[in-house]
Amino acid sequence: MLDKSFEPAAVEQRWYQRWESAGYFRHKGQATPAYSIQLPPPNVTGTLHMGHAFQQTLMDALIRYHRMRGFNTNWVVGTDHAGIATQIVVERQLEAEGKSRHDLGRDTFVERVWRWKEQSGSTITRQMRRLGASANWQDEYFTMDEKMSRAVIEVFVRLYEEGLIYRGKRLVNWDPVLGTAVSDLEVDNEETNGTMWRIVYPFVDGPQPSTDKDGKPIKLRGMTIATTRPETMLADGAVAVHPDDPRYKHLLGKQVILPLCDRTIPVVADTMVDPEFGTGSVKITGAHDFNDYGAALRHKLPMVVIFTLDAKINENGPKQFQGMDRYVARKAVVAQLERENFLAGADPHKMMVPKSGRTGVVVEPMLTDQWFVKMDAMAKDGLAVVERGEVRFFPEHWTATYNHWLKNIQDWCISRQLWWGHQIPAWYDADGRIYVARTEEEAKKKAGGKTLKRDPDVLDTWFSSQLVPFSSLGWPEKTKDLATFLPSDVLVTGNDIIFFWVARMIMATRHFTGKVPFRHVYINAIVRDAEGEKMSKSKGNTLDPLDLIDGISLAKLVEKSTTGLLKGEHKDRIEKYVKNHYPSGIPAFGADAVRFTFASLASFSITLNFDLGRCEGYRNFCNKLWNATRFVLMNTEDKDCGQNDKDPVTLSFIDRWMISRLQRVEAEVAQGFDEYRFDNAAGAIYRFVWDEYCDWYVELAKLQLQSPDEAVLRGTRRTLVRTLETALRLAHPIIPFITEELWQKVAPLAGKKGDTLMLQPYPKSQPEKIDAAAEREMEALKQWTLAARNLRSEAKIPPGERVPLYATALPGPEAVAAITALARLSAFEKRDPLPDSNAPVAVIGDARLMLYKQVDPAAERARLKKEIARLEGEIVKAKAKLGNASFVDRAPASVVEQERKRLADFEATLAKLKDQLRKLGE
RNA sequence: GGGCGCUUAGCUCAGCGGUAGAGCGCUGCCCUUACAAGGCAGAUGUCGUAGGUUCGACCCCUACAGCGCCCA
Repeated sequence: MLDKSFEPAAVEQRWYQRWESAGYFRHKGQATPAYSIQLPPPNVTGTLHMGHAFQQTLMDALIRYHRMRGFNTNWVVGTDHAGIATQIVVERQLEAEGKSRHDLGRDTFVERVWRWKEQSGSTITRQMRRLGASANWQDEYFTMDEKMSRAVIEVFVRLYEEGLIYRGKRLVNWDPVLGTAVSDLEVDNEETNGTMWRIVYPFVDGPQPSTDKDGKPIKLRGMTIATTRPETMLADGAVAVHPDDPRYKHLLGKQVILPLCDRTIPVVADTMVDPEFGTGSVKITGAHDFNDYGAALRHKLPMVVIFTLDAKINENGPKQFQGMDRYVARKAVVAQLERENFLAGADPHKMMVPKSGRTGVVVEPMLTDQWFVKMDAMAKDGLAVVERGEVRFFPEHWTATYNHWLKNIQDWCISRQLWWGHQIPAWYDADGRIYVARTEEEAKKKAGGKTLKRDPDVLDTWFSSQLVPFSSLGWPEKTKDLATFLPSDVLVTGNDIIFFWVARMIMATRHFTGKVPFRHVYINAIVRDAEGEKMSKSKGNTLDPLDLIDGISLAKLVEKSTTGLLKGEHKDRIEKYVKNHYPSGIPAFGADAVRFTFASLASFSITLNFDLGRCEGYRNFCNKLWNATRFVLMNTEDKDCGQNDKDPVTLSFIDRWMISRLQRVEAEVAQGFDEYRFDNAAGAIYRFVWDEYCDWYVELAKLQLQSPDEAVLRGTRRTLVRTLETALRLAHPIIPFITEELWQKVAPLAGKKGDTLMLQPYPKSQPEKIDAAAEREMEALKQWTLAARNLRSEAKIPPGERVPLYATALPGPEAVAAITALARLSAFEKRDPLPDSNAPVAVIGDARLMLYKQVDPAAERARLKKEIARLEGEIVKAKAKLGNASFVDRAPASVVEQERKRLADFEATLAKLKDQLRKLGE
């Protein structure tokens, strides 16, 4: 006997362990057809958040669905070393001990990061298991594993040998706090209120004739440039104007004095200058601005560097500024310019400031030696495979985002000045010559035995992540896994890493294997809170998936939400928010309910607002399923469920309707999965189980179970059990725990055996079992029942009271019995004409039915009038349509016919109701 | 500035060129032995605004407004 309600905790723990230890998650070698999914490897030291939980629910549902359909499934999982993020965490730990990584030295520091990884590395994979992820843990990788690292080295060396990786001094985005280059993708531009300063650079030859905007002649003391970063003037190489600007055309080639500095710079012409903007003349600071860098190259200007790597003025700046931080220097420069009368003005100015995605510090363009990957050729191929449909995006519109980035791609700066990551396999001799090799020995051999020093830099984490589709399967070896599981079938990931990861995987996998990494890319929605706000710790609106599964008290939730905050002042506000939103904490919904919620909300929209109310609703759904099973077991265990073929079995139209509906829901669910419309798949299951099986079939089965006919009993029990057993299989990919638990009890009654539901065949729609006649009969039964119940309710008859129903015509005898029970009638008889009474009357088709109970005639008249008014409204609309000649001429015949039928039905019903109203004396 | 997306019931969201839907919430009645995490019945919408296409538009087109994301 099942418990009275569904308690998820015990069920979940028991089953996950059994599944994993029995090896059900493993793939079946090289068997075909294969189905595989690559998990976007989460940060090894991270914890599971709602986005992970959402993605992983969808991946697991797909994997389980295909596994049950007989595919050789392989959900490839691993974790990412997350270079910068992880290094920062450990550096913070050191900071708390009053140390820096430099105190430890590289080797000791890296050892320490490994220790941290060992310690916290299993958190996230443990949490994944709680969700029910049926992943291939056997072959779990870590991106810094021996195997994975080997692929990274191999790829670097090959790309270098192909000339696709080069080293060069380039302007890169520099994070002065971390002391490393970052890629342009790791920079966020933020609108900021700044100042636009105008500075005069006097002509060496004294004031020059020119014209103002209106063309009036004036004398110019010098070139007035506009800048938001005055401190960089110390590194200026030129002043540029548009070549056709009449104000300055004749001044091209003149020298101007660079204020505060002991040098002069030329006025040059460049079409990048917008004559309309500001003063129409700009300073060119090649070493400290991306736009100027190009101009400086074009005009062969010297690249003066005035910043140290931690963004202080270096020895190239005037003495009085040296050693100053860039913002201190800014103030000092402006002050001195003003004192010396070079400042022409300052205006407030909105501008975009580039900030490091990691530290939030303003990124400094810095001229440094870095490694780059040439992207143009690979990008072309990346575009081509999507164009040819070898890789498809779901929803399709993400293709545009992907294409746009690849069409405007820049070479990729892959070196990072960090210690945690894959060290670049390049060595230098004393003369600075580069030797790229797989090992130090190989490099030495190439260098003819010279003493070499290895490049200290590591690779961008995405450089290794992009290889995962093939490196995780054993590349560069020609493994069986590689042959079986590449390409994988679908990548499920967020839109925020289409550039970082998706595009790069496509390019890298194509380049090294000639294959695409995956056929489909499903871009999942971004999970937000129920109000559509981004989840953030500082708002207090984050949800921990584990808290939804296990539940959490208010006190604990408050504590959890307010510890580890970056800013203490948020604490009170967050506490208020939490208490407001979760006055009694969060109840334990269980993993199945959380998964069902995610699936139900997974339409093709761009955001997913996670609504606890819905989560609760789906928890209730699980409980409903549990209790329906409880009912079925109570009525079928130790009884003849008609599984042997010898004894006769009678199926009523109700049983046949149920079997018919089952075929339809199976088809709907399959379509949902095929189209990645998890919401549709989940919705179909929900409606079938609750609205059809529980609300109608089980209620009607109760009646059939009272039959004296053994064949009817067998038929009913068989339908109850078989339908439920199938529904459990159908729902298993989305709610694996509860279905497994219940299936174990139900399956034997349906004549099925198996150690696990996981490996049972997935239900497949059998259209030949669709029974249109039974569906029609059932439709009528529902209509009669609903009409009778509605009359009861309108007449305010309490549920306990049984009342007779009379009708001018009756449905079949089975339906009469059913309706009598479902509408709680004391009798259901034919009376034509109906008794002369004030009792409430409804109309179904040609029949009129009367709930034989005296009611207040006024109330009944009001009820009839309301219904009559509704019908008259419909009739007006239908008549207008049919009276329109072009509708009748041009609309499809079936539509016109349908409209005629509606009209006729309305009119017939209306006539009967009016008739009844007259009997009640208007 | 360029691109993409969204706007449907109080809330969270489906939807389709031909009768506007679900879950939660709400109202009324009911502890009817599977389930009160439940049952039965019910109310609720100028489908963002304005035009256009069409016999017919929530749906297609155009413009506008508001919101969100991405890129520069």
